[in-house]
Amino acid sequence: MNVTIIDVAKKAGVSPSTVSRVISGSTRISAATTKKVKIVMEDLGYHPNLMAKNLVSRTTMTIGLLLPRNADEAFLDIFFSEVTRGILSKATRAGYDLLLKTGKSEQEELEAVTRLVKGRRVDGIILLQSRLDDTVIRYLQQESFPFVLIGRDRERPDILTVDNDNVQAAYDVTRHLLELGHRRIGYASGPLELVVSADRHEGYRRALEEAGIEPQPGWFVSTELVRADSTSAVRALMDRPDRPTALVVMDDLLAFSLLNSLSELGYSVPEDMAVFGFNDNPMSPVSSPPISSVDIGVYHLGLEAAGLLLRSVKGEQPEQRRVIVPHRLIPRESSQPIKVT
Amino acid sequence: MNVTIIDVAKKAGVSPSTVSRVISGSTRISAATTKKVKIVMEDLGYHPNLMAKNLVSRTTMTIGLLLPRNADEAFLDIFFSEVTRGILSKATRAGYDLLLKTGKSEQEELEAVTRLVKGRRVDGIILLQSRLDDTVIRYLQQESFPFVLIGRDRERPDILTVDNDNVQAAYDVTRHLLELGHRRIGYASGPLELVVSADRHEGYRRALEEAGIEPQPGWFVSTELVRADSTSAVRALMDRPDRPTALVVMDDLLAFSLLNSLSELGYSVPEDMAVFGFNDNPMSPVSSPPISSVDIGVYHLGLEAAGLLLRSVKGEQPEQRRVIVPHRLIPRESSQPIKVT
DNA sequence: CTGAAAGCGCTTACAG
DNA sequence: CTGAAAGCGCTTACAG
Repeated sequence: MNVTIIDVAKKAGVSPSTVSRVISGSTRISAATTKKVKIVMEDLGYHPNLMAKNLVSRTTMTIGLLLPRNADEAFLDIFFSEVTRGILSKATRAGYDLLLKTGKSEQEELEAVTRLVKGRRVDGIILLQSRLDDTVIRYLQQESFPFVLIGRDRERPDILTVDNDNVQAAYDVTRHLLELGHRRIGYASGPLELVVSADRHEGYRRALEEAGIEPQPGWFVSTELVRADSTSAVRALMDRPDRPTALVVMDDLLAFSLLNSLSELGYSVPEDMAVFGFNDNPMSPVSSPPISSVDIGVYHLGLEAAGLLLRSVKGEQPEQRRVIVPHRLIPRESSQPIKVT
Repeated sequence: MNVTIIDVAKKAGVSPSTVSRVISGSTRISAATTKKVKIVMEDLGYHPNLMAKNLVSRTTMTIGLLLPRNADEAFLDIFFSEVTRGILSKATRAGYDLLLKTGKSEQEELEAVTRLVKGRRVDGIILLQSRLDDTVIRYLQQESFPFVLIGRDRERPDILTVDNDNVQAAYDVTRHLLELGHRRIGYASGPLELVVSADRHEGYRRALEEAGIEPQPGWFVSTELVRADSTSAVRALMDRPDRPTALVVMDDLLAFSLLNSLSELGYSVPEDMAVFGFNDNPMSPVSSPPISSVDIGVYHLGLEAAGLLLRSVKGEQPEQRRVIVPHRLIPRESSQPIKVT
């Protein structure tokens, strides 16, 4: 059997309550007693049973991270590793553990979260995406369970979130391409149900319109089409008489697909098509050509999210409910001034 | 207050024991009672408190993964993401959760593991490295706590491990370079205290000696030197009259450093130096030149480790205590036949 | 097939 | 400053 608080109490000649108080560092315990108990704990190699502790104190010193993917797909995208790294870093420093959960559908996610909440397995939860009318978020809100969303929820501006200013970032990228002389600028989108896709599209649209350019529907490429058949999608785009000379691409991984297809069809980047991606994948600087991208500070998104959550868990009122992590444009060879043709 | 097993029992007109049995799917419960209780659970939105359950059943349905890094450095190397992906995939399918722990020194690791074990926070632990006379492993063994090591422990062949045949893999790589006509083949090592470094060096040495070549100490580059000043290390290597024409490099990340320094010093790969790495980093195929590497199946290492651990946790005797994950050489442009000079 | 009772290992008012 | 007692929400022999 493992050594319990009772064993320590007996050997130290005090009550279990006293031992408990020594462990929790409670005041109002004499220095002599504290010392005596600590020696006995050391002697016996005592470590508290955290399950028992959690049960009665209703706190776990653990935060849960919900990965909105199938278990074998989580961490395929470096976004997940980087955000986990940020969360882990902050949580560890604060003495919290990290529990990983996955869910490949809204239903699965809701189930996972319900088990975490009702099972009292964690003190708070970090979410990595929000859908329109997200049932997971609704559930957490209704249970008043501490959580932070990395991203933005359009319908509930009051929840705790950490996000980039994605509208501004896409605006900046589009402006950058405009300044390079491009006029026909296309947009390659991520999944349409995600707010981040809508936000970046919005920034793109705004920059073009400010420049007096009407974004053409034919300049829009969806990730679904690319995933199904990247080459066909690219061919359809390039066969247009008004084909774009530059593309704003929502994710570098998507940009890699597009580059492959462009090259397959005999086009070269940046000569025939300038490309500017997002999320600054580690492969972007070493790809040929190196891909221009936006560093969105994924590690910092995780760090800030964990910080915000921990404050919320401790019942502190955070000074701001929406944290914005700054972005940074990194132009590389894939986005060059337009050729004079 | 949350709804407990007692609330369910009252409303269903049975005892808490019976509700407990229904939850655990115990036999010897009448179909009628089972149905009645299940309806009430649904009605009340009952979910068991896992802390209470864990406390009495002494099982957590959670496995711990110990990342031998500082929290903010874990997941910087894709090896960690990939192995986590494998573990998560297997664990999730088996209904287990994953708890992440970090430790930047042996002392920290031991502390983290002690807390997990004594605190009864997890049912088993996965380790990602072993040192000589590893105190963490010794502790787990002495506590008879279920654990699996990804890697190999020279002193304790009896523990559960999942590993590549690293001696063979390095042997294969060296043979490959020999067949390309190289005779003076160097070796760039990882941290010397790791078994994997020693194993790969052993395979390299063996292949050379079989070919009647004496590996020169001057052909050996250590990761510590490279990390301190990659360019000096490479210059020292290249200034030798008997400088190597090919390098076996223990990790693609190390290979990237070496490539940079070689290029800085005006040498080109593979013309002046063939390079063959390990671990098949996602950047290796897209780097210029694409780097030859060994795919060691990191995802499968994680998958197998979790599988082995889960069997051990359930008290099953695994048919084999050492699982070997196969490796695969992927020659790319960085390793070409030797130039006839 | 089902229930009463004891117990898992802690914490926390309450009382002194 | 310290202790006795109750309780956190479950499970599991034991008995019938």
